[in-house]
Amino acid sequence: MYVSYLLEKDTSMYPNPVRHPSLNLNPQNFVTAPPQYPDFTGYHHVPGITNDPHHSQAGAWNPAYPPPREEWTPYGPGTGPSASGTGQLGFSPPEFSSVQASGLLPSSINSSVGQLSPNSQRRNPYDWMRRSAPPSNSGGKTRTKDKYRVVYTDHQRLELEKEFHYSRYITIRRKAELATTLSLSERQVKIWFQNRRAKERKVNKKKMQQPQPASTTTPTPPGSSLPGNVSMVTSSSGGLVSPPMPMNIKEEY
DNA sequence: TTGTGTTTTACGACCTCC
DNA sequence: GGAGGTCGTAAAACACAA
Repeated sequence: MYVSYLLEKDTSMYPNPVRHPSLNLNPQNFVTAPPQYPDFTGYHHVPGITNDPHHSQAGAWNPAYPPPREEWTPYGPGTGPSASGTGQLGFSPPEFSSVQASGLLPSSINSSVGQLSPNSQRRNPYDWMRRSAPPSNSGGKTRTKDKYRVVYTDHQRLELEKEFHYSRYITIRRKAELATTLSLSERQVKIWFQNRRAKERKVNKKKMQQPQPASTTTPTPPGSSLPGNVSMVTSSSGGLVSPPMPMNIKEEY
């Protein structure tokens, strides 16, 4: 989950310990019953990826990974992307409550809806978390079908965001795994990542156009050159620039 | 309630790489 | 030629103001 981006816009993502009753009641929202990541302290993945070298360090932030992006800072110092722990909110009210109780969520998230930050007055960026799930899962309906597009479920977006947070470019293997886990087609996963990168470019472009406070730059971590992190460009410098060419990540590692 | 602006899926065109 | 990248765009979904 691109938690930071979401969180930086609002702090009331999960205003209530119990989510909207209409949410996630659809069986599709419980696709393969994702683990609740009990040991979550950093980025987590959906199951079935442990054979992926760079996915093997559950719980701890692998130093080989790029350091937490600046957008992660809302989650508190030193925890890195642990904020994405919010990403592994339970998908049922009890689980969600337990997550909150465990302190994985920043207090701001636990705050009530009424405590919106000034810049979030217009829209709660986590509204999507409360959106009603589509009647049936994305069966890949397109504009040529009866419905123009589907709205992904909380779970689907959560996992996609988490994966995106890990790497801007998804591998073939991960794409297949995610597609299976989230009951999406690989095409949908691919397009989601494309759109997500476009969104990030757009956001960063916007950031660059705005006057920036001094000394917010963060050097690109060495980890960004890892094989698994090809083109892992951070936006920490406010200049997430898309690679001149799409990285060649067709191969799996 | 309606109009408007933003975000989210999805696609096509075009490009590069293997 | 196929796969996957960016870019631009369409249109649904959504939030908010008037």
